Amino acid sequence: MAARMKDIASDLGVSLMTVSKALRNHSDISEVTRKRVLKRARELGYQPDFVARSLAMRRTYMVGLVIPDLMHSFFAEVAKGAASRLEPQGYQIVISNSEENAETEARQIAALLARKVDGLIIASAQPTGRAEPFRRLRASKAKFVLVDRLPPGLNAHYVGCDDEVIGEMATEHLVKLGRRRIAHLRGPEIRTGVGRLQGYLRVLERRKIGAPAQCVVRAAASDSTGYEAMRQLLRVEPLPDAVFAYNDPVAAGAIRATLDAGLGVPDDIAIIGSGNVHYSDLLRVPLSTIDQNSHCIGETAAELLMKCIESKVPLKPEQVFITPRVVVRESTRRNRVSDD
Amino acid sequence: MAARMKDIASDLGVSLMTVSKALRNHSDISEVTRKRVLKRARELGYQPDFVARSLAMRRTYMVGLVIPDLMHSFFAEVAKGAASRLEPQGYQIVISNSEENAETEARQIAALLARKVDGLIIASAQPTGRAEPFRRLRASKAKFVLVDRLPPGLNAHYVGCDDEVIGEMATEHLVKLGRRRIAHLRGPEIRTGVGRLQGYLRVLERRKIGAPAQCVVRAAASDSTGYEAMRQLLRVEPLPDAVFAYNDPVAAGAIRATLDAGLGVPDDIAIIGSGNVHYSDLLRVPLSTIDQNSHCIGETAAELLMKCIESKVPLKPEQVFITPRVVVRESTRRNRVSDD
DNA sequence: TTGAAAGCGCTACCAT
DNA sequence: ATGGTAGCGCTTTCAA
Repeated sequence: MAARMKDIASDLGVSLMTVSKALRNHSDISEVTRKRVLKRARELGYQPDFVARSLAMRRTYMVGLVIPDLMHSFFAEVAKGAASRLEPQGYQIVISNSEENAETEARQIAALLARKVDGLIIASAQPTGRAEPFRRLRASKAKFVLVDRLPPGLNAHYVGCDDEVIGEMATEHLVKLGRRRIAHLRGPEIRTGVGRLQGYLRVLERRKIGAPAQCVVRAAASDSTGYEAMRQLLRVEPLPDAVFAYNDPVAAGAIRATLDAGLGVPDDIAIIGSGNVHYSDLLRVPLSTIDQNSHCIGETAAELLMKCIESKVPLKPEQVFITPRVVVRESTRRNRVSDD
Repeated sequence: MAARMKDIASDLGVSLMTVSKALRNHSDISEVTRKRVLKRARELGYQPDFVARSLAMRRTYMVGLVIPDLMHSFFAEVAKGAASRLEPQGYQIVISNSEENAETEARQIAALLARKVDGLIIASAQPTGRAEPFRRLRASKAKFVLVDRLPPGLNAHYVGCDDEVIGEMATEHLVKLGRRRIAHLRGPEIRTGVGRLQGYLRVLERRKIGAPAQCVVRAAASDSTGYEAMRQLLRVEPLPDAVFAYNDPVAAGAIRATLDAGLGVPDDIAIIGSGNVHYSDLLRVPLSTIDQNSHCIGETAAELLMKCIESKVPLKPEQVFITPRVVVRESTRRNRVSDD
């Protein structure tokens, strides 16, 4: 069927080894022989068999990527970023979707290891950020890099965004616009939600800006909860003049609620989200947001993982924080009619 | 390091073969022996080595998925649909991103075949839909299923949506709303663009509704071109009362242009898109659309591919057309003030 | 510069 | 019911 080294060897009357070395440009093969081998290989359409090579070399050049949801553009972009570094180096990416389920995640990781991937990049779906599965993983000598979510107390390779910095950046941006009654539509009780809230509070404190308790309203992570939360916020007196929303869907819901109430964005209320999901500039009012630099997270994780794979000794766990950046669009444009 | 069958065998004083058969529940192993083997395997944390197994069985249980863009939610959903069928059967998915580039695509396919994937699911990025690469692929006995795009004149396994049906469905929906001046923001000169246009024209003809030439305006595939195209359409007399847009981004742009002109959606102009990208209900006016059932496309392609892989003889190429469905949201709601 | 031998961890086939 | 032999296609090691 498909051509093998053995075929090339017998065609040319040389040994298998000569072919193997010639194909890999091993130095101790005469130029003449190498040329002959390469020529015959091309004629036969020879393609090396990675499975056999993997077995012999104990190296598959495959990297597993475990993410909670491919549909979420954040993870899709992490995947793209990782691929952009891995593929040029000859690695293939094997993607597993854990569906935000910790057990599925564990199964997927086991399956990938059984396939002998050289390493793993994992955006863990462990709900409360359980560290124990990853301690065991490290004990098993598997190479892996966590992205986005780092279970507290775990010393492992990690690349992600600092959520407090996200909260600070967004809030700071609103302050710089001249807004002083800044509200927050906060997210769920997980690391990202809490972190962003902390960042928000810290800036208000630093800037000596009051934050009445009713100015922090809980939303989940969807646009419908954003809509409801914003309606609640619109009943607060005095009305906030700016809102930092937990993420972009929440912000989108908030924009709709504001417009429905007959108010202007950003004239009456400026709104900023987080995540820079790719529809952000398709909304009726294009949405300012904090970009988590997910492509860069993927790239960095890939680099880090390759270092781990190539290294003979286990590397000391390294945590890399990628700096997010503000993306200014219409929803926080500085264009109030009367700017006090 | 990791436990092998050999280890279990020597621990138990049985042969390697006994272990191999016991682990695979081969019938001719005594219950007692099997229990002992299984027990020891568990103790040692034995995990079968897929690489070795693949080499011996000539079967990797990996399926390659080649798509033009992971970030596009259509393809991400196809991937999810395929995974939902493949993973329960023990297959792993290896994803390759061709970046809408035909050469990259060819390289990726070659790389996946070198890794001896059992089959491929391909959303081809061949620009003009060149069939030749796939004829060669078929000649090489590789099993593959094309999705979304089928090069004309190619007889291969295929799963996708009929674009003419999409055009018909969208237009028919607008007709049923009572609209009679129906415009079309058409897409590029590729299969999808042309097919949807054909479907649109066919319904107008069947329904004996006139379609002045200026009522078909060319947009590319983005929201900015949709915005521009719609502005052009708004200068047509008499004004259209409904628009079928090539895809959702174009429709989103069209909505913005319409609102900016001081007109109401759907009161003055009803607008429908296609693709059901997941932000469609986050727009200022939630967008009606044609859902291409991408999850189902992925599932069906996976099923078809597994049939090909399992079959000893090459199966006769089969083309499956998935029925799209109308998703009605605000942008085509039947709520005109005066309905004639 | 070339090649023979051994082995990677597993399975298929055929004896016993 | 159990096990020996012979691979799968490649690489590593060492000898010629």
